[in-house]
Amino acid sequence: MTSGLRLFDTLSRRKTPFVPLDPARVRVYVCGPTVYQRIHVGNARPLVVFDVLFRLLRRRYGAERVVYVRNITDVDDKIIDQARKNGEPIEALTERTIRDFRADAEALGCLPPTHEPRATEHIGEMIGLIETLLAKGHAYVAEGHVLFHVPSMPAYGRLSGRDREEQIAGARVEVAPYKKDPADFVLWKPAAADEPGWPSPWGRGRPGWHIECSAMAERYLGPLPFDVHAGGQDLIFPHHENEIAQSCCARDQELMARFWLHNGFVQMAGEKMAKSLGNVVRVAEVLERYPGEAVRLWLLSAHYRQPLDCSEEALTEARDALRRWYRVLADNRIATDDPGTCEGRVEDALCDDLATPAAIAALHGLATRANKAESAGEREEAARALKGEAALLGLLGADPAGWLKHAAPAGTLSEAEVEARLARRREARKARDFATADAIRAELEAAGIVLKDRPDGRTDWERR
RNA sequence: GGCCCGGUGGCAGAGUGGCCAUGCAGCGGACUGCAAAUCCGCGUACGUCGGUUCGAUUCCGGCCCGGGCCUCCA
Repeated sequence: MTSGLRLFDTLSRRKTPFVPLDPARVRVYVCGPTVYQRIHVGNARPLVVFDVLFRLLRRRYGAERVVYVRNITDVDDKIIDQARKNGEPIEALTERTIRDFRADAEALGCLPPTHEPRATEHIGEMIGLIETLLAKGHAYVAEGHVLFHVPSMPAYGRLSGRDREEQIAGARVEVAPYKKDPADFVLWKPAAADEPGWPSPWGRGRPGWHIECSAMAERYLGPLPFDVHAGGQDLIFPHHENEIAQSCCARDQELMARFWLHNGFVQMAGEKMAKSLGNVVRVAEVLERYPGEAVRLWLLSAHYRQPLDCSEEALTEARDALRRWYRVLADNRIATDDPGTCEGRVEDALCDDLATPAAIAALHGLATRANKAESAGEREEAARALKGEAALLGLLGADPAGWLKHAAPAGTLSEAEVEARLARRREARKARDFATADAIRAELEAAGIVLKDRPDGRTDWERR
């Protein structure tokens, strides 16, 4: 019933059927955060999108057969700078940021990855990889640095689709004098006395950013190549290009990963969200105003390779769509722990390069089917399918009634206060005193409570 | 300057060589004491100019516009 999975590979620039190298061990690596500040909604996109990929692969190959690695970069210049600025120890900054990151990821409904390695715990593997590159003539030592020599790899530039001349012509950063070639990049750099550092054959120092991922990916997913390597589009160059250079040259492999997946940017009013533009919005800020599940749905509302605009309208629409779906579950008394049923609609959609908009359309179709069904049996069947299908997207896992009557914001009516007013209104309606009944309804509406009179005389309510 | 993506109805956002996305908003109707929710119906959408074709929003080319990357960046 379900079709084969096809994914767009950045390297070949084509949608290609996905066949795992080893179906018993499907291997995925996603570049995780550099932990110097809380993540913004742009950072959240790969988190959620590739969580859906993780769920899809688990569904297709078995939960225990998918290895999903998402690293944590906890040594980096930006971390050193931020800790200095805050006047706090580096470890305090990184530990706190990691805690915040995990809280954000959980709020967005992301499953924990199989492995979440920290760069500082894999310095040994990085040094080993650098030694191999030196021994094979792909790297050299200069003034305490170890540099990867880009001309030693003829295939360099394939992923990003640029040749050497372009790179040189486009270079906008001053070239360090010790570089043999302007494109050469750092594998290891010396550390000042007040900076974090580790002993190495080249003196006390710390790793370059790119070598971290090469080392951790191989440590958990080796031998090369593994199945999928993913991240944001801005990582294509130089980060992923350099990872490929390091890993492939060290292991004499043509490929580091069979599939390279890259998500598009989150935009603010049509522009990239970036600190330099001053338009970043942290996930934590959005979570103060919208349920995490609504943020997740919004992040999946456009195809992952397209740009996605962040706006109140878009987030509100996502929240309202969830309301519609949760109403269907609540109306049909679908229990929170009911796994629901699976018709394969969402899976079919996702198999076409993670077509989440089509998957969401399928969920709307199931909601409509439930709402318009003639018999209670048909209604419940569609509602249970909605629940089961949504699970593959990591949605609709909450208690429906609780979601619709979510925690009362400060200063508004408690659930008991709402029920008390509903009891008075019921008496008024029974006495056909509609003026009183409507006054109570207006009072509740002003407090954000919307009523729904049912044919059987009872009244449902939701909090807006 | 080089390279890469896009331009779809009021908005968001899929997709397809000829027929349907989907959601929100809007309009009309059903239901309701009135609402809300829900359902039914409605709206001559594919940047522009050429080409290929029986037929193009969909393929090809030019142009215009927008966004991104070119060693901080999800």
